Amino acid sequence: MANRALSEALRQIPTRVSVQPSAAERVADVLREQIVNGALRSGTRLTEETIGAALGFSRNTIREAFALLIAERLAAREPNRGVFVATPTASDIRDLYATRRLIEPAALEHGIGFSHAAVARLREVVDAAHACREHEDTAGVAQGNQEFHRTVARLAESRRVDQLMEGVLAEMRLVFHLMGDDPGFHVPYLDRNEAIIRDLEAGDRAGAAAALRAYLSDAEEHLLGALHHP
Amino acid sequence: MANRALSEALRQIPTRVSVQPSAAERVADVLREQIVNGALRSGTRLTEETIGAALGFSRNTIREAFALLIAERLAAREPNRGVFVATPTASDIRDLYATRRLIEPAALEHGIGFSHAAVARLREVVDAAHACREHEDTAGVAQGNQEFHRTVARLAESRRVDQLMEGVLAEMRLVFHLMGDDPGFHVPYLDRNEAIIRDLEAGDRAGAAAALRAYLSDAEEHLLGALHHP
DNA sequence: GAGCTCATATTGTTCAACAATCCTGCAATA
DNA sequence: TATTGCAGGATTGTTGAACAATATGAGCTC
Repeated sequence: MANRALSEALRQIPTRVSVQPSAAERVADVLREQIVNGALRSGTRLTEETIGAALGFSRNTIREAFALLIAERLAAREPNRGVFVATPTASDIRDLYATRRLIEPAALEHGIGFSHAAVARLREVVDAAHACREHEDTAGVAQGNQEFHRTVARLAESRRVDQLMEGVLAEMRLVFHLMGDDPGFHVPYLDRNEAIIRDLEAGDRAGAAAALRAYLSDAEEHLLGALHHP
Repeated sequence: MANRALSEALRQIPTRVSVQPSAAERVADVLREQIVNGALRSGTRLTEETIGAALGFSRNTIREAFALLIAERLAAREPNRGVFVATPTASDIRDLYATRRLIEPAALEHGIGFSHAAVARLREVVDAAHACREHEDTAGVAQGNQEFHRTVARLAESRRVDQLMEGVLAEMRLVFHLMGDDPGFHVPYLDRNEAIIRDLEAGDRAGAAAALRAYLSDAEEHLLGALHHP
């Protein structure tokens, strides 16, 4: 009986973690990176044969990898027609921002990971993005903005929320590619991040959360406007 | 050029929705239901051969279905050993509650779907659960509690948050099965739901959100205590 | 009881096959 | 010229066989 309890307790320790990704996971990793960095654009058709030949895996493995990307909304399967890199719609953009407006301000105001160190980390992230702006490095600014939001969400100290947020940020990359990677969607928001970090440094979590809600609504409106009037 | 814009606009309309689930999705649906309703218990090994023979699909299709369940955390793959129905650990329970504490109060306090009608719907859900308690229908109470929390999260009007919440609620089912489906984890929480709906009916969204945070922390502590001292 | 060997079960992945579906190009017709 | 119909080709969705690799369990010896 004692052996039973011990055996059961040990059973719950993830001693056999999947540290070695499966072939399908590896394929999905490669494709995800190509999608997120813009090499594979929205609407691009991913054929099992072509991808399988290029990456050196069988069709079954490719199908499994596709299923993973589809679950992450980075690709979409049209039955009998194929799998395509996802093309975010206005509805997607609205939902992405509804999601962000729920999560980010809540993490900022109530996240249990909030501390002076966390605020200092956010300050670093904002300062690094400022430096990229000085160097006219738009991609760096964009990356810094995403890191700011990722860091905010991580204040919740929830792996499940972190995973959702990674998916949201990946999809946001698709949205920005769709907008032609226009600096106008990244550079001006630095000042909004700066205002939020100032509130935090002044100890005003509620104010920061409210400012972030307003920021996200403005950003959404900006993107939707550009989608309708390109 | 006008044809091009029209073609592109039509392309964004999901005319080819995957209304017909694939074989793998169908298999995953069947297994998910069995896992959530407790027929397939935590730790149960799911062998490709056995499941494939039972449901009448090939091993490749079964593997795809497993991948979907694994992504939902309802199953876990141990390389070279097989796939098992997930067994939530204390760490999982903590993360589930961290996730819920972030999402549910935020949806309650800031969700754009909040309205008199929404409050009335929550009242219905609570009343239905009360009726189940009168009939000593523990499963009905448990289901009513979950419906309460699902309805709360839906106030965010975010498909991505809804999906996360469905996953969380499914995992919570696993947790409750692990606890022997003890009524003590369901029935007493009805009164907590009642208190929250009272705050909402009185127009006190912030108070309801704070009460929900406290409720979730208490529930977490209750479950963790039972896990360590069964 | 501990350690070793061998057989078996199962997994991870590939490949071939076939039915079904969709798309494209070409010919015929109005 | 524009439209329609059809055939062929490309691709998908799924199955089943095959093989290498890995883990587990049983049996045997010390």
